[in-house]
Amino acid sequence: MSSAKTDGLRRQVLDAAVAIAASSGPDAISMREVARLAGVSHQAPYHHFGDRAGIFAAISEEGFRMLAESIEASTKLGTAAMCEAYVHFALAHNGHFRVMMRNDLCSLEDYPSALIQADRAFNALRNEVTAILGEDSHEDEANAHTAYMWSVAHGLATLLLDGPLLKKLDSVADVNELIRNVARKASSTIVHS
Amino acid sequence: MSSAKTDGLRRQVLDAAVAIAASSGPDAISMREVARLAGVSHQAPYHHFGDRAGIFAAISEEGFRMLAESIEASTKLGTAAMCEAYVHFALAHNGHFRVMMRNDLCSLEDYPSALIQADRAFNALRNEVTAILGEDSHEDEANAHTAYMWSVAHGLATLLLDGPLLKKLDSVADVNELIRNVARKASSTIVHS
DNA sequence: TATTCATACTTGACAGTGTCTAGTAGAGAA
DNA sequence: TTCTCTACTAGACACTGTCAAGTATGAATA
Repeated sequence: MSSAKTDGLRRQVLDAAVAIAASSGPDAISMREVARLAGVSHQAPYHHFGDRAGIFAAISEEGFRMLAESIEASTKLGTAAMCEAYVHFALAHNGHFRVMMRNDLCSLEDYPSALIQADRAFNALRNEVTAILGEDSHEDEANAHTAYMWSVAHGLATLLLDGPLLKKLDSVADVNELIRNVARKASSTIVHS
Repeated sequence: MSSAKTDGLRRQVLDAAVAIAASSGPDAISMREVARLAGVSHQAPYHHFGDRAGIFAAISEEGFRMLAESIEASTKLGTAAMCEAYVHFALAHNGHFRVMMRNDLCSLEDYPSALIQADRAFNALRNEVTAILGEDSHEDEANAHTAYMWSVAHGLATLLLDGPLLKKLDSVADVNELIRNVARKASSTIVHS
């Protein structure tokens, strides 16, 4: 039924780790606990991941791949849709997202395959921003707009996930409405020169 | 010379913990390490903080107090200045900031004195937004704008601190210029109705 | 002055952790 | 049969947070 059995221990450990990250945060992920959940010895996961950071790297790569696919798929719908896609990904895959954004757990530079996926997501957004600004726009301008869009999406996502924002704004009935609203505001700051 | 000696062990432990958080992240903070740095037994910090979460709570309260003061001081200068103040606080006090924004380390609800300071910062921003929108604006609208401003500031701050953003945008010569640019964009989305 | 008592610690122990080292069962190739 | 590689297991080590219990010191009280 689940992919855990067919893909072997590696998949089992990854699924267990993501589930723990989603419910209790990445710090609650323990080599011995995931081994226990998979019904193997406490050293078995080391064979597949090297060390604890290796698990975080594997989760990051998988997460950034999904995020990149999600953002790329929304490219044709404009920057607002991309912003929305970012936030919705964070909420839907918070187990992955929480790990991806903690580079004290594993720095992407040490795991090139994960870095490639992160670049895919970033480039999709920047390409779209550049296209809207026009070909003759300065690179600095494109970077500034990209940084802005990324900041809005990332800020809203992290604040919704475990920030004080959601509790404060309890009068905002519909979270999806808030996300759409914010994404629209953000994309309206980019205009063709 | 330093305030550590005069304020006693509590202050010494707090300073050591913040320094560790700034250099190696909050997870590197260990009860036994801070005790070692203060030259006391491994149980001494427990007398002042109860447990590990107590240290995080104390750092959070101190951090939110500083953040609130910084935002309140910039109130008169408008929303762009408040956004800038938020980001500059995060960069200048990243030891505090990293702890404050991790509510898996200690949830603010369990530490009312820290929550009060967080509320101060949030309310300062919302009051300013409300003032600009005008008295007859809907509460939902004010909340949406506040969420937007907060998202931009928080997103940029976290991305600059340990996100992949800074490395991507290496062609952005001046980080302060980027911050000013983003803050101005964000505040321009709020207009009196 | 003697006793009580809270503060601010110290010492010792326990279970849990990541990870190093060494060993083993099994499958496939020579 | 022997060799080698994969995928583990078993044991140990230093480290962690935290519980329990003991101790020194100063102030308040009788």
